[in-house]
Amino acid sequence: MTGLSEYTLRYYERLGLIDDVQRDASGHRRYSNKDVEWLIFLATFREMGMSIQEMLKFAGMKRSGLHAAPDRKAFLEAYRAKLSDEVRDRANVIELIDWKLHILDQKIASGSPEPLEDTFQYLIQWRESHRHR
Amino acid sequence: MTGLSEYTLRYYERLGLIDDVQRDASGHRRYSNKDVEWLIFLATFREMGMSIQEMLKFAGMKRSGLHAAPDRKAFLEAYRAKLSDEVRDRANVIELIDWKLHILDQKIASGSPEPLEDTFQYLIQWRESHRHR
DNA sequence: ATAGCACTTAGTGTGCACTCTAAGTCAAGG
DNA sequence: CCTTGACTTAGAGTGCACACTAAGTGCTAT
Repeated sequence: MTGLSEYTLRYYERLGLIDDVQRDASGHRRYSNKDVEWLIFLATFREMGMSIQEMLKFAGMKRSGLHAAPDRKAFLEAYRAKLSDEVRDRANVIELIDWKLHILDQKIASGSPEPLEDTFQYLIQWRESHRHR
Repeated sequence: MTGLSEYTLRYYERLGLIDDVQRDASGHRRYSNKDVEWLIFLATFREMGMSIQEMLKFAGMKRSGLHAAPDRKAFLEAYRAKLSDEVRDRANVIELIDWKLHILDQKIASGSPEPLEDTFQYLIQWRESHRHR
């Protein structure tokens, strides 16, 4: 349901990313809907490149209950902003790839491996104009 | 200029990601504009999560010259598609975060840590509707 | 009763991408 | 001449996030 392997589930539990997993009569883990919900969050964040350190912070806030809700909001908002940045970065790189594809087409058309434009200048300016962090 | 550390520059050279770096009289590397251009590509791809294995493939095609141009185009187009997918995934997760922020606001307003909605069902459906790969 | 299988634990191994160290070379400045 | 400092090399170390192993337990079916 979460996409996480059995190893990863136990690993996350060891690290403290998930608490109080119930056990059945023979000691096997029985994940509740709440557990699955939380694990889907973890898996989703992880797929988006969040480090385990970061997830531990969030897990800590969750553990602190409602009084940490403003912290949780701030955390989610910061992460939302990070994802927005990543969307923008990817859009910029797509732009770069389209330019590179255009250059490649030119090379194929001319049959010459030499670039017909000042690609260095273009690239430096692309970097400059999309500079951040 | 590339944002890569000295260690990483030499590491990439060892791996064969960059060839024929010129040396000055005392044996120190002197990177050409072409080198910098290529390294900016590598750094950009790396920042976008491309593995070194993948980059090596692309480096191999570059080495093969113009006759591999169609391969290079295909590679770039596939990578462009991957970035588009990532943009879409991030947009979906932003949607999820906004929902989570909404839930948090509800909890803060009600003063109760218990969710007022069936969050499990929402989450499962979110997963289902944005399923891929 | 025994085989088979899914689980349990603690601990170890793996792959990736750096990141650094040790030992050495070279050129410039005082 | 000697120090300083930026480079050179091959190789070792680091941190992350799992992925797996070994040894054992418990349930089920034959």
